[in-house]
Amino acid sequence: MLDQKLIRENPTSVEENLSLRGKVHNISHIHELTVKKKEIDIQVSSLQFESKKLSKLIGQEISKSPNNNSPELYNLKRKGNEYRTKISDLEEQQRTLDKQINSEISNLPNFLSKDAPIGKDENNNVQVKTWGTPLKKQNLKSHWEIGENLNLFESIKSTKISKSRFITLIGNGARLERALINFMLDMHTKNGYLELMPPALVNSESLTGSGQLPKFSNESFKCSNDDLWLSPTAEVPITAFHRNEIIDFKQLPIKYVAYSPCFRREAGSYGRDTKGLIRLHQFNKVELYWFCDPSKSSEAHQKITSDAESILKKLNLPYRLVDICTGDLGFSSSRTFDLEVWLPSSQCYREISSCSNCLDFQARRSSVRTKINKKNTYLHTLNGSGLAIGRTMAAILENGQQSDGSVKIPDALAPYFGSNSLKLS
RNA sequence: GGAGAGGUGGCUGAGUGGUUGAAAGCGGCUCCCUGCUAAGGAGUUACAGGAGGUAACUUUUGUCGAGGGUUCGAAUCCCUCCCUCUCCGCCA
Repeated sequence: MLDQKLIRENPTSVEENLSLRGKVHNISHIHELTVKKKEIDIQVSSLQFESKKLSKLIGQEISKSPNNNSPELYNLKRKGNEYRTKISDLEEQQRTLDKQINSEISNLPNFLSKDAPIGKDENNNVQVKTWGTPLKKQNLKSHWEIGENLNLFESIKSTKISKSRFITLIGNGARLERALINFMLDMHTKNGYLELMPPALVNSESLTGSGQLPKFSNESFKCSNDDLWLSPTAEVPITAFHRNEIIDFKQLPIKYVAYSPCFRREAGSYGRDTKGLIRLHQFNKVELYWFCDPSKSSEAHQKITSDAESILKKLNLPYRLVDICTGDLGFSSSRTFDLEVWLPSSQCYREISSCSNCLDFQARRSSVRTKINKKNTYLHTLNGSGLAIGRTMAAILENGQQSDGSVKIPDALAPYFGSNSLKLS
């Protein structure tokens, strides 16, 4: 959520910033509404002041002479009645304006960082660095072929259970998934993150707080009988965990790591990544999340990204770091670094983590603040995958494949998996 | 799902129409006394928003679960919703 005051006082700068996302955002209408609301706020305030004075006066008169029926008293009451009519009329206008302003502002995306590369779409994203040597050989198998050969997961049967884009992990596949979750959680908790295991169902307010609603209701699954949705990412419940709180400044930064299943409708992605573990309606993810001092979010962004990177390094998976351009940035983010892992079968890098600095966008929507110099100030929030489990498994299968059909398990993961090699069992 | 009880400041807990943002206690803060410890005394202490000021601060509005309503005036009366707790049922 953008700052209403800023829209009221400096609408052009807001428009300029948002237009870098590649779409024209005309905010003149919201601007008008905020100005109008401000005027009414001031009127209401002063009318309430007068009316309150009058009520006190009437109270005093009545307590002096309890059976007072004088015309003076009657007139005072009539005057009070006039105040009330005026005030409730203005309050009605306030409510209407509030609703309009809120619904329009909550559809506006976050400000862009001035450091984000300017560009139209994903083709303008900037590769910052690469790590490791991408595996480039002939006759490499895809992870779904490996999965089928080693009997690690099953897609076809899963459509019976649910529908397409769901998967059932089997035997060593399930074991590997579990090992990855534990490995990542252990790494991050040792590194100063507090582990959370939040609810998988979240209410509308939570989704609004982190920016998925109202605009992207199509992208999450909704429970029809309740005001509950299947959480698309742990970012949602973690943001909501501190909704309407004022956090002690000394506690900052608060760093959480959470494993959660994630549910996404993937509307509009028909035909893309239909095989394997890349794009599913349900997947597991270990998420990193910071609540931090607003003056330090830029450093925090570097840190959360390198914390996510550390997992890829430990697993010895080649990857690159990409600075997402303005036209490709997510709704809530002001700047995002994607980590993309090398997938040998398709000879390309695929997103495995997205690390975003949301500034005070989510904190304002969720009202998460801290006191700085006695003033309540919205915190900054950052989130990053550390990492997406299914895609990590895909990367391990493809990068670790051996000529005999087995898969080498990265050394760091072997103790969790219970073996350094994955064979048909 | 059935029955009942309840939501008041950091906490406990009074308060059924009037100058009440709210008694009392606990806790917190400041000072005094006591050579340690324990105890005692005085004072102070809700939150959020707006306006003005570099600032200390001043001023104003709102807030007793949320939202409406009645009234000159609502924590208190009416309506709607949400949540919590207890018992029973069901369940991991």
